[in-house]
Amino acid sequence: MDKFIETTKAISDPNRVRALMALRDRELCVCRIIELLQLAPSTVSKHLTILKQAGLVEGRKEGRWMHYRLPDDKNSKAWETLDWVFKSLENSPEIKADNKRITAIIGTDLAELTRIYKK
Amino acid sequence: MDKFIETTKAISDPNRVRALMALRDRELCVCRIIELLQLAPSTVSKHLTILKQAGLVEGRKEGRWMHYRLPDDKNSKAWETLDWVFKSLENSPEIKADNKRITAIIGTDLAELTRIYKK
DNA sequence: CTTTTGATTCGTTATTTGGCGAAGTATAGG
DNA sequence: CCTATACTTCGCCAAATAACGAATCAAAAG
Repeated sequence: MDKFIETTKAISDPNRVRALMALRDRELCVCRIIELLQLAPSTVSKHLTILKQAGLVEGRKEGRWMHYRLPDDKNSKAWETLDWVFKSLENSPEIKADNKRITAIIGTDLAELTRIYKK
Repeated sequence: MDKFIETTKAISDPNRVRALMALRDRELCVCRIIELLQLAPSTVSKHLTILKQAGLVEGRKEGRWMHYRLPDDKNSKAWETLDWVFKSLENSPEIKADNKRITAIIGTDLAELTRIYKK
């Protein structure tokens, strides 16, 4: 029950859900998620920690960059949650809008992205 | 998205989840849910209002008693949520313990139940 | 080894949430 | 009618949450 509540709390914040949806088709580094959500780095980092603690994302450090992605094991309990979330939001206008922006954000290289978010 | 978040918030409180699980196989009046959760009537009422607002339960007034049950339409979005919740918690010890107590609570008639919870 | 950079941790603040009891509403019973 | 009962609404308080900026940490670049 505790684990279940931890999971439902993790997916009961819109910004965390947007981050999860963004990770659906690709791994992303934190700086790109910051750019998508337009929140302070510390806030985004905390959100990702909560998602990770709930087992909904995994982190991978590569040099200075931290990359997050959905769990590898598609048969895990986490994926039952994720499948439900994805199904529930497949027609969400907000998520569709995010998907468009993500295309641009991925097109931007990391150095350029940094310049933008430091403004 | 807003509706989705409303739903996930509704199921991110253990007492609300316990109430939902209790309603899985039967309709219950508020007084029996109060007895199950051991919370103040006003608190339970508020929880049920939140679940109702999220579309996860329906209310039916019969004389002085208010009965809550899961939605009739099994093809509704709400039931996709409920199916996931039930599946996620099918092995929860807390819910199993609740189920045992519910049997006793249903066996108790309403007058007797009132006497108990007024203590 | 010092600086820069990407991310996290910490401390603070505003808002939300969950709890209760008191007061209010509606229905049944005397 | 008047009272008792079943629940809900309201007002309040304590705890949890989401946000930020400052300080810190770790890795790469100079």
